[in-house]
Amino acid sequence: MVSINHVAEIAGVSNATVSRCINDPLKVSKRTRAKVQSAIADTGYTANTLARSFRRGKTNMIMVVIPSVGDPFFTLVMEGIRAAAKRCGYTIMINETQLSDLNADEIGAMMVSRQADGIILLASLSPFGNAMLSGTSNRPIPIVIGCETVSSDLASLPSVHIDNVGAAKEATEYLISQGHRNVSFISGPESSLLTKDREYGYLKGMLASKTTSEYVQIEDGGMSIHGSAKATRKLLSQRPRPTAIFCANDEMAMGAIHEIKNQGLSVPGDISVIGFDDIRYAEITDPPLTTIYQPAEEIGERVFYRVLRSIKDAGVDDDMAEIVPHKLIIRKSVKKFER
Amino acid sequence: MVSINHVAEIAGVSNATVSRCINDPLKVSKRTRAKVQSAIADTGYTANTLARSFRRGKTNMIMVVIPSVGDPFFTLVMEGIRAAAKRCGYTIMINETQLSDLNADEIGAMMVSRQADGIILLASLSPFGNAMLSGTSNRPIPIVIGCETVSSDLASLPSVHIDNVGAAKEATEYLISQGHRNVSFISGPESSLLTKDREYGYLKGMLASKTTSEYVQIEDGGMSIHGSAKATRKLLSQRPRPTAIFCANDEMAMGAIHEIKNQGLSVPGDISVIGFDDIRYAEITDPPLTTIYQPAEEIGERVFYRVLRSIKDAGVDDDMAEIVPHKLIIRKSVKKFER
DNA sequence: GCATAAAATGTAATCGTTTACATTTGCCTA
DNA sequence: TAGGCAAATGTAAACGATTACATTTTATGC
Repeated sequence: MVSINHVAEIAGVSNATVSRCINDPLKVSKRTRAKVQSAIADTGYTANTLARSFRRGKTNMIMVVIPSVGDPFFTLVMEGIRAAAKRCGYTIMINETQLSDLNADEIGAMMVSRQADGIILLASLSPFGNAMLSGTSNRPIPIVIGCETVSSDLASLPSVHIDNVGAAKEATEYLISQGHRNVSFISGPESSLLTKDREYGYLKGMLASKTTSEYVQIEDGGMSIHGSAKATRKLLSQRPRPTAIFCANDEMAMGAIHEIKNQGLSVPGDISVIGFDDIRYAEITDPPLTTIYQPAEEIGERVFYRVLRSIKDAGVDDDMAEIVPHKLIIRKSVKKFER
Repeated sequence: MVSINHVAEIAGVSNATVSRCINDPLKVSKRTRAKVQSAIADTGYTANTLARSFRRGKTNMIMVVIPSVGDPFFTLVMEGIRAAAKRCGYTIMINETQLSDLNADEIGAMMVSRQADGIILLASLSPFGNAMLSGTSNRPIPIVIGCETVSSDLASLPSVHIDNVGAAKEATEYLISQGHRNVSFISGPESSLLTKDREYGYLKGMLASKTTSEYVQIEDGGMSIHGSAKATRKLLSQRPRPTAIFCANDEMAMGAIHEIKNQGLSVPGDISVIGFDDIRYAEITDPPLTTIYQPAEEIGERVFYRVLRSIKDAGVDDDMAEIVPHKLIIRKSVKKFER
């Protein structure tokens, strides 16, 4: 492999000059610059990124921890991160993490080993992992949380997300405003704080009045289509049957709609469904899905710049949550309930 | 940051011994090993991956180039790659690439800069990019192509994929066997060779008999839901109208179904639809989608091991295509056509 | 043409590991 | 106990870039 010394030799200059030529061209005279450039062209030299990163102590990489690469919502957030990262000359590394402690360890290792200059967590962490990240002292590189909230009893990390509780409450209230009283909720796994927040919002909405508070029903849909279908089956077998189902994300709403139809019922004729996230499939489900929109790309962008700021200016003690607005998108999967 | 020398000093040994303790513990006596290990524990030392990779000349990272992080099919392939990579102690880096030449350059830079030990391309490359990769001489790290084929006029790279032409022909023949004559095809962008192969398979199927060959109709759906909806609108306005639409991937099939229903027609009552890939949404579309199944995770796994083999044994001149089996999955989106 | 400052270039140390080679230690046997 | 061999450890040189500092060259003004 051709190194900088090689180039230097051919150009008849020192390696320092070649280095300057690459990183700060104005510091070298026009004449030598030309020589060096032609030597680079001749040899086909490219800087060894490894050596450079090692020496500089930074990689210009950001690691993004994501619960599932296939999730259409997180994918959109990623898109925002990617775009911003590209503008700033950063590369992103994706680390898919199924929320286990083992992986929290991995993240810790990554942090310490400095393979990335910063970390974006789109995943929730188990309490253990969370604890690990909480101390500032052993947190050598900046971490920002996107979409998720962090449990408040632990030292908080900077984050960017919508008001999940408020949004879920809003969705629930919308169903109630449409005359629904029997509203069920399909949640995600225990480990996902994000889902818990939405569940809490649902509860807040339901418990506000006596009429609705008696029908609080929650099933775990495991954040997957199949899990949600199963949860829906269970809900539909209850008496009194729900007239509306609120799902903690759109993909589960898709599973719910599928199952409801499977049972020979109609959406929204018999059962109304509302989702969360507004993924790209939401507008082509049948019926099109009423859901909560999150500015996914904007979240991604903001979260990236947040990390970047911490990288550039390590001193900034910035652990505030940044709340971005959400919006209820009304499509066709919810119908006024009249008895 | 605590370095290996630090640890060495505390343990009262040389840094070489510490290094051996980490990388080849059997080479060091039990007694010193204990000393070193406690020193590591005390200091909280973790090896600087950057320095290590630099010195070793390898990163234990594989870069995966993917056309779109959000694509449910490629996501599954990724899953296979990830699982295999994890087993072998490799980390994967995802690089989303929109098939532009600019990005081909980036890939080249990555190759040369050795940030990754190998590259998996799940994307097609423009002819330019392809040319760049074709010479063995300037290909310092192994590259394997997954899912895609490579244009045959250029030096071929090793690859793992299904028989796209054959599978598409099979899908077309299935439609014809169900009595359809007016079968249209919604393809992807010009740049995607994969799509072109499927288009070719469609043509092969259609041109086989005079009855069908007169109704060859292709629209570009841009591999997106919206693009496909638009293409479908155009196809439906043609006379004679197609009785079946074959889409180059499932997501476009979802868009097609949505548009067909939008026009007040039914699937498969009025128009049959067939997809490609068998993504996880295929079984919950309404009606469930008949499609071609690809063993996505297996492709991912195989493609990874292929790269790994090339990394371990650079000499192996292995540029064969590895063909994995596909399967037509019959669900409910195709109906016998009777006139 | 000379003094001086500014610009350009070179020299060499450095980042943290790994590893070939040299040295020491420990052990066994004659 | 000396000799010899293997095992354990140490020494120091890499890897390829960057950069503080030293040195040389060039430009400027008189």
